[in-house]
Amino acid sequence: MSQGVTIGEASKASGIKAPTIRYYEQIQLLPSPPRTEGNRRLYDDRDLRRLRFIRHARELGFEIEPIRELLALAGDPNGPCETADSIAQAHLADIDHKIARLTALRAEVARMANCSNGSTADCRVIEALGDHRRCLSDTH
Amino acid sequence: MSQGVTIGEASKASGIKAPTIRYYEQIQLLPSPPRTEGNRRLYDDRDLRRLRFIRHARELGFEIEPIRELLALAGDPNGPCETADSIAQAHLADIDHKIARLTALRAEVARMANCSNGSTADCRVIEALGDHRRCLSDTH
DNA sequence: CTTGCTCCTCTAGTCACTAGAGGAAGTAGG
DNA sequence: CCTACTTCCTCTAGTGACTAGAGGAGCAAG
Repeated sequence: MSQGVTIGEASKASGIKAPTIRYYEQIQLLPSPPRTEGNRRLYDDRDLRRLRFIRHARELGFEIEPIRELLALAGDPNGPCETADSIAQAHLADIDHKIARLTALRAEVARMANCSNGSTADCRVIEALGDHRRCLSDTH
Repeated sequence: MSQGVTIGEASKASGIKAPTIRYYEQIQLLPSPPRTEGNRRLYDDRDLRRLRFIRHARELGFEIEPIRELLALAGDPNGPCETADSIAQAHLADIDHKIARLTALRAEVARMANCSNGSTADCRVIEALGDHRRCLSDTH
């Protein structure tokens, strides 16, 4: 069907902005596509699938390097599945760690906020930030 | 007591690395301290308190600009407290938003991970990333 | 005096883009 | 065919909050 679409159409189809697509090409996350006579990039279905894969992985919070590995794995249908799985597991552990940390922070910030004193002289926010000993938990 | 400590000691006392302290001076988050004859920075107690305030706020996830405002407020004991409180409230809302997003991501990544098929040809990780329609939730 | 540590300045690199300049190519209407 | 408008091209530089490294000077102990 399609011999290729422009970067604008690829952008719409993938939800990735054109400058970002060029950036992905620059860092070789995406192969350099062929060009038209007028030097415009032409993307085919395979490229579009790759872009959607990247976007989805980015939305899930994967960083570029893990995505690069996942793309390599996805391109090799006979390769082992454990590697992809361990990348996902590592990411999951990372997310859990972030959630735990944010939850602890939330408790502390919530505790110190909601201060309705008149002046900063006895404002709990200022006070709490100035004195680490008042922390519920040590974040280190 | 102390007429001033070196950057190394200030670093130990505050838990902020020396290059970061210099960086804070550069972006004017911290005033430029006086120097010794040999051109070394000398920090006094007030500076150390400021550094601890900054570190604590950074640990709680506050960005530099909010911290700058909080520092200005903390330096004015007769000023209103509502501003400090609203900065903290805004931060709290931000944390809540991040937690919610991460929790949604966690569910999706957890669902697609734990794949024990033999090859990537039918690996759930690869498959799930390639096909956005399999998402539980749309992250947009 | 020499060794080794801390400190100084300055530049550049990190990540994943984003913004902007300055120009060429393609498209639609008259 | 000419003009206007949009999309595209390349290239550079900026973001946040540092971090790393080069190359050199000061300082304390043995």
